[in-house]
Amino acid sequence: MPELPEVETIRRDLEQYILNLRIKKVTAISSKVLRTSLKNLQKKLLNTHITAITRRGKLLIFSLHDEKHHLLIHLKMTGQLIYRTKKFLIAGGHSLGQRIGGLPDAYTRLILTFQNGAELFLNDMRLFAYAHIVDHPTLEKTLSAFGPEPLSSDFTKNYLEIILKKRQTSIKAILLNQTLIAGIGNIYADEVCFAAGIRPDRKASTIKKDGVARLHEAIITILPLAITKRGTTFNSYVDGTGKKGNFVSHLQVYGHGGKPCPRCGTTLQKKKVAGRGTVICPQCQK
DNA sequence: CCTTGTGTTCTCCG
DNA sequence: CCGGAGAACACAAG
Repeated sequence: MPELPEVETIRRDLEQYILNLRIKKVTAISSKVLRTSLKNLQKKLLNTHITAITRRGKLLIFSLHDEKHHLLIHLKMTGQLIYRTKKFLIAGGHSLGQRIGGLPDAYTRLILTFQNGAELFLNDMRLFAYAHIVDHPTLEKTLSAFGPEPLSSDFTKNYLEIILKKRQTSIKAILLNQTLIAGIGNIYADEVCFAAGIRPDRKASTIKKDGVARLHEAIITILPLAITKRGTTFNSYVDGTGKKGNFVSHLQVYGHGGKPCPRCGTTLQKKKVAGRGTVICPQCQK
């Protein structure tokens, strides 16, 4: 599940490699991931280049040289974006040009080929990921639906307090709500709640000022740490070059249901909160 | 059956 | 009965 730290890792990786590379070929293997026609995708991408890569929540925004259009890519649950140099793709030529690194593979849905022979693969096992081409007004409309970036100055303790105060739903539902805070998914929602000592199923409006402060601190500490560790590879996430992230060994509760709490040793409970599998330490989280 | 991000649809309550 | 919040469902494949 690529969440903010994973998508940011991919963004930073790709920014190093694909900016200003002329796109020579656009290959759609599965049109299901296209939110526009292949024809339109080719028309907008061929013989131009990407001038900037930005991120909003879990959404990647590739801005095109025409200064009018943007390629949007969302990886949803199992999507991958992997860059391969030509050298990597043809390396080892000893086996009749067979590609190493296994790309494209059975889950490759879209390929961008650059003038230098490098390729960008959009892979997705479950076909939830998408690629779209939008103009400025559409982009603005899309972005306006997102809540503040948790690592920007817009995301203050005061803002968090305000959005929690009047809500009757669980704190976890709020952390997962992209219109309230952008970029947190199931992994980091559980990690943040554990770090803050707050039960994810607790009603948001009951969280007092000190709890809000701990939640805020947990969010702005854990997300950057996960970015420095290049994200969490639990199932299918890989970075922009196909490598796994290293944050999984730092996870305190996610995926640890039934195991002892790393802080107090109490058995971590698993239950469904906000429709998602959720791990809670009944001792440390109140 | 379970897993999950998000868009859509349904339900409930004031 | 209306509006909006929040919950439930749909999607997909292993």
